[in-house]
Amino acid sequence: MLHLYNTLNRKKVEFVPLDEEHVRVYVCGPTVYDHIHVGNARPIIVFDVLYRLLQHLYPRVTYVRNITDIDDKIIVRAAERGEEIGALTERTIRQFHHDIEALGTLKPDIEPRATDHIHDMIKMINLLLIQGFAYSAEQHVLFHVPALQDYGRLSRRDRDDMVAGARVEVAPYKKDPADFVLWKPSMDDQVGWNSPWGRGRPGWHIECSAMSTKYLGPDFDIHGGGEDLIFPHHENEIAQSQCAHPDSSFAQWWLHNGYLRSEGKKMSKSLGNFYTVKELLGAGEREKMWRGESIRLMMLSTHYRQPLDFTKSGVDNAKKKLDRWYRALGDVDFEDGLSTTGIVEALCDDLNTPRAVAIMDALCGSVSVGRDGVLDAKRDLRAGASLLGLLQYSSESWFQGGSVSESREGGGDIESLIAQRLVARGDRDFDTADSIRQSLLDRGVVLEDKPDGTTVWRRIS
RNA sequence: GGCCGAGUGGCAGAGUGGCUAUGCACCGGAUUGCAAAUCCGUGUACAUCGGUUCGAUUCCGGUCUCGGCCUCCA
Repeated sequence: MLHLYNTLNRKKVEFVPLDEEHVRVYVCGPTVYDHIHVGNARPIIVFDVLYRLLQHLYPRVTYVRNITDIDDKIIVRAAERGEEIGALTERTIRQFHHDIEALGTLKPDIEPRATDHIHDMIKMINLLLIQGFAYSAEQHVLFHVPALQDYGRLSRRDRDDMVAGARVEVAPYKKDPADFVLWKPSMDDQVGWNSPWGRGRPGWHIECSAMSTKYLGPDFDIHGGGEDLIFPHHENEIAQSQCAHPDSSFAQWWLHNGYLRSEGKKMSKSLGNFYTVKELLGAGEREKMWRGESIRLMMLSTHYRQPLDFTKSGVDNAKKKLDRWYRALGDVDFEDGLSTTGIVEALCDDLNTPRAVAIMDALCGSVSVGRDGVLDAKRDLRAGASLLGLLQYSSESWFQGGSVSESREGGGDIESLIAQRLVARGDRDFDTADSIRQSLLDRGVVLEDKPDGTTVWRRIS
């Protein structure tokens, strides 16, 4: 039985989908003006695990994750670079897909882009105008917050307090200081679309309301995103959507992942202490493979609602753990089975991935010890890993997969050096044997002599 | 100022009203020509002050510290 923490009532309660046959999920995706950093990667990874779990539990799941490809940050960045907006967003989206693939994420079922849904947004804004929840002023269309009694339910904010604490000067055309923009005008040299209110572009929040409603209906199960989106983004989404469709209640469950810190400090551009996923992944396929899964495991080692301090040493730690798991798994080839361990149970407890990881460790231990049922333990290990989106490679490629530098120097002679060393050891010529070991080590290759007389190798970098 | 979250052993990080995970690191041992890997063993920690209780790290309250949000900024 799946239990999830719902931000709406700040409680962990049993998840009951609107339709047992079809679970529907929407997650806020990236604004594509720059490479994603680890802070962006967390919700991607966390909700990917949720997606995998839901697929395991329910016959059909539709997962929608949008791409925001029109936004003032994008406009500014494109102008700075003297680049077309479309070129910037396409390039960024390609890199985004490359990054998250390395992080082992499944593709969402639908990945709608804001610019493809301007018409849907205009329709929704019209619905709000007709019903009196919005008004137009000075070429803007604004949502009128006082028109909705229980505004602030998600973020638990009192409207009067918000107005009192506002730091930003209120635009003169707003009827109420809390009102927010649905549509705003574009200058002649700015990107814009024709609308009943003149040429302009959508406000920030409307795209998610329009696209989630379009693909999942006015009522759906889960809406996820980073904790920072609770206010104002998600609060305003709720307001818009519920008012546009008064008979529906929009998302039933609101899930939010916690913040990231970086190397013990607040992530900030001025400190320059945030890592992009791209730089962490490194250059070659091998680095990408190692780093991708290591970053993923590092993130899943902390519960998704807890704050997470992202450190490189934490990634190294995760790498070591993956080495251990891959070693236990070996190269045995078998069908994925259903996990009979507590991993599903742990994940059903509000995605308790740290507990799932601990169970993986225990399984790994029982494989290493070589108790009865080793094959079962391996199967469970594999099954658990696939729920977590880990151990997606073969052990051989994990340990021996070629690196860019290796292929450059054409190092296909590792096996023959090992054979030479085996001969030397047979002659008890340990000086020669050790010098071969050392020369391989200098190339980043570690040899392990097995009890049965064979020698295996793996790369350490 | 308002609202929200966090504070666990050297580190990371779960969890629980009493039996106190897990991993890494450290130390000791086994194994090994060396090494690597693996195995065995060793660690009663839960910010602080009160309260409730037979008993609290776990519940309640105060305090301290840290972090976040407070309208176009993920």
